[in-house]
Amino acid sequence: MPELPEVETVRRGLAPVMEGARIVEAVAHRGDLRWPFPKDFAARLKGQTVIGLGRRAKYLLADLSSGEVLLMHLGMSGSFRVILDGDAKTPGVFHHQRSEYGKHDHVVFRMSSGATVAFNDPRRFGCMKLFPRDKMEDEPLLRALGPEPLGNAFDAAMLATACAGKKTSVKAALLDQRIVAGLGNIYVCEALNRSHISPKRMASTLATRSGAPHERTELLVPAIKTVLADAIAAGGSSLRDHRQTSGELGYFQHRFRVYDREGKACPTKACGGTIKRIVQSGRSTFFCPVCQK
DNA sequence: CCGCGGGCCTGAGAGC
DNA sequence: TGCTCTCAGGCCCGCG
Repeated sequence: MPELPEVETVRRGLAPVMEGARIVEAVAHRGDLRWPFPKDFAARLKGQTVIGLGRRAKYLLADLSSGEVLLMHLGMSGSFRVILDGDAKTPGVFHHQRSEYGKHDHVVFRMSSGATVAFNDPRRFGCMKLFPRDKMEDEPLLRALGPEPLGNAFDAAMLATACAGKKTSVKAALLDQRIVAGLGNIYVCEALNRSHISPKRMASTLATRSGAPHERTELLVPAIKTVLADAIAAGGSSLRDHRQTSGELGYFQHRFRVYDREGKACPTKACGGTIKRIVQSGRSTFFCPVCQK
């Protein structure tokens, strides 16, 4: 499911019931997600207070009182849901919350706040990992990540520098988490349409010969920031798996301009183009060949 | 060093 | 109804 806006939506849903609360019990219903859990995984979580719940790129990071960090990634199909005391038995409304342990509820936390937090991930491309907070800089999953796209460090000059000399496509460059961390297939397609840049364009053309950002890069960066911020405000995009932790759907999918809209009219004013689907490095790209150059 | 394709999994939907 | 095929929001690894 999840790109940065979906992960941030999840973080905002979990923070009120996890931050400042103690993990009364942690249960792993199977021995692995993307990798096997260490044998003492649940024991290292039990009794810890969650000092804070942050996000880096598409990773959730829970700061624990033990001095460890619990890293969580949603993979393609992961979701969290929060079951408040009493909700589990409420019929109707949140039908997917009716049973406390559904299929693919692989990890469950019981919090001292009274909430139960369940991680569900049918495809198991997600992961959880514990590492010491003072070794954060050495954590291989985080070490090579580029800047946060919503942060000040991500600007046109930085992106131009990172892409200068890159022979790959703009699409592939923006998906590369080492260049900018948090974008995925949907929001790259959407940001490129909004800034009228072809996904097939060489990444190197985001910089001018002198290395300064090209004019199009000055449009691309704010397009990325805006689409991400708007998607967060909408609770993310729900295609198949993503839900807010309350069980509500996100609704940014209704504002897609190109993603999964092959054959439909490009929404750019006075464009008149038709959205096309191509495959780039094995993944669908949606774009308008008329207004994206 | 870099870019690409395959693989990891399950489930939904289309087509027959 | 049910089978088979394709595709899916991510990321790691090995290959050339």
